Amino acid sequence: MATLQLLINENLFLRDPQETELGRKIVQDSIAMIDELGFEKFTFKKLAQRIDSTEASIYRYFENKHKLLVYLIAWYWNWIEYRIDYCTQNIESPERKLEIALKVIAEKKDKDPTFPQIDEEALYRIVIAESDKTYLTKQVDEDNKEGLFRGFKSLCKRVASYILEINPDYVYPHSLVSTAMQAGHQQLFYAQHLPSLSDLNNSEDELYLQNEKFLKELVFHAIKN
Amino acid sequence: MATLQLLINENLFLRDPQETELGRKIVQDSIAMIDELGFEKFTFKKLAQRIDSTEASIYRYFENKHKLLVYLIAWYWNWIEYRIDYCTQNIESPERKLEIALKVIAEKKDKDPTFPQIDEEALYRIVIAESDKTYLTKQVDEDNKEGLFRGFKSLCKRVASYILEINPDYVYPHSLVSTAMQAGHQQLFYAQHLPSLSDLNNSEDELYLQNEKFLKELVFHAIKN
DNA sequence: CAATTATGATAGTAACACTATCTCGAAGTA
DNA sequence: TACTTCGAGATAGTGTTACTATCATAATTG
Repeated sequence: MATLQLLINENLFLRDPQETELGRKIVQDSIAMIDELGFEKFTFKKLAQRIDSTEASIYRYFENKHKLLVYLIAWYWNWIEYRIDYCTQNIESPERKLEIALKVIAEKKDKDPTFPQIDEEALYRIVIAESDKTYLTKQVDEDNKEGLFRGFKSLCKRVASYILEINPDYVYPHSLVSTAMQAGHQQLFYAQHLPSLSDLNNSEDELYLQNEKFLKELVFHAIKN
Repeated sequence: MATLQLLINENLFLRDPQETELGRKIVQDSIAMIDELGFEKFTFKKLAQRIDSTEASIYRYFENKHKLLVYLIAWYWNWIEYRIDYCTQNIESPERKLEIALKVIAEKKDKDPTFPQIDEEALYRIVIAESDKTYLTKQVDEDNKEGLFRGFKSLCKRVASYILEINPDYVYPHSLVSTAMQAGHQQLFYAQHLPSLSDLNNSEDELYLQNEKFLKELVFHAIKN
């Protein structure tokens, strides 16, 4: 199994955290800490204490904690796009490709040995609970100009292109895909915390399959003409 | 035109802001300020300066700024449910009721003279940009136990009941409704800030109609058997 | 060996999110 | 009329957050 590195937009960091020991520790332990504390209560000071370093050192890698969050979420979307790439290799049928994409998006996330330094399970929980905060800010337009959301946008574009292959007349391919991708996370959050907003029952094994089925039905019914 | 007051869950405030001059000013001006600054940069200190009062006085109404945000969002959902109530009066057909509900959710929001003290246009922008932050926190379970999200949940339940009237076999009525309601906001945000994630074109008049059409198609296709 | 660079150590600042206490004036009550 | 209560303003203080700046030192590179 080859060990790979995802290429992340350079505007997201000051010094590339994948290139040094300290950088990798920052990423690893910030995933664990944001997962535990939630993004609001997570601070660079606490992270520095945990990894036996200093605030100043962390600031040499990331401008602030917002950028660090955006970095983690960008990593996640790049990873998902890589997985969809990988799983749709040699497949022609756009229906099949769309199905696979939705499966990859919705399935239970386990550790991917291709990226040994990242805890994908914890990262997935962060994506579910925190990813909307990356763009729901007043600086969204500047952040977008810097290309910070490229990963999500590129994935959306790709899946939308499958839809247009299936039904070139469907008018809302991008809206449908962005809706489905967000719904996938939302429903998992609701199932756990606000169960009356969801019909997924919170039984660990069934949960992800149900979610996948919900998304597939939603998308395929929507584009049927 | 009667002037009404929506009844908001008492756990959301320490002193009822609808009952005093200062309380109403807090609500009114916080809507304007959160709209202008965004929730992160909004503080009680700035609000106090704006309304010529003090931080301490504001803290007598709201425990903290998070509760104030939840209060505003709760007000919004109560208002929407009231509007759906109002607009579905004497209508029997569940298809029609569902259509009306989706219309009310997606339509352009103008000042409602029934509630002269609230700027619904600004509040709608806040809902679009900030409402997810009310529950994407580590205290979501406690907040939920206190009933802080009752408005959204009750609305979701009601619209889901229309769906079950139309098609009792549809398995995901609550998931579908919560997805559609959030998608309605998301698409407007995307259309403005991340247009490649949406197919709604950002032309003021068309925007809301397109959004409504997207949601209607999504929902009605999903529940068709 | 010199120069660069990464990190650590330390200090400092403005803003934020509160909490506490005291005063004053208005309204309601005996 | 006197007495009490209560809403609001004024002021002060605390611990934390989100940085910024500077200096020392160890490791790496040329």
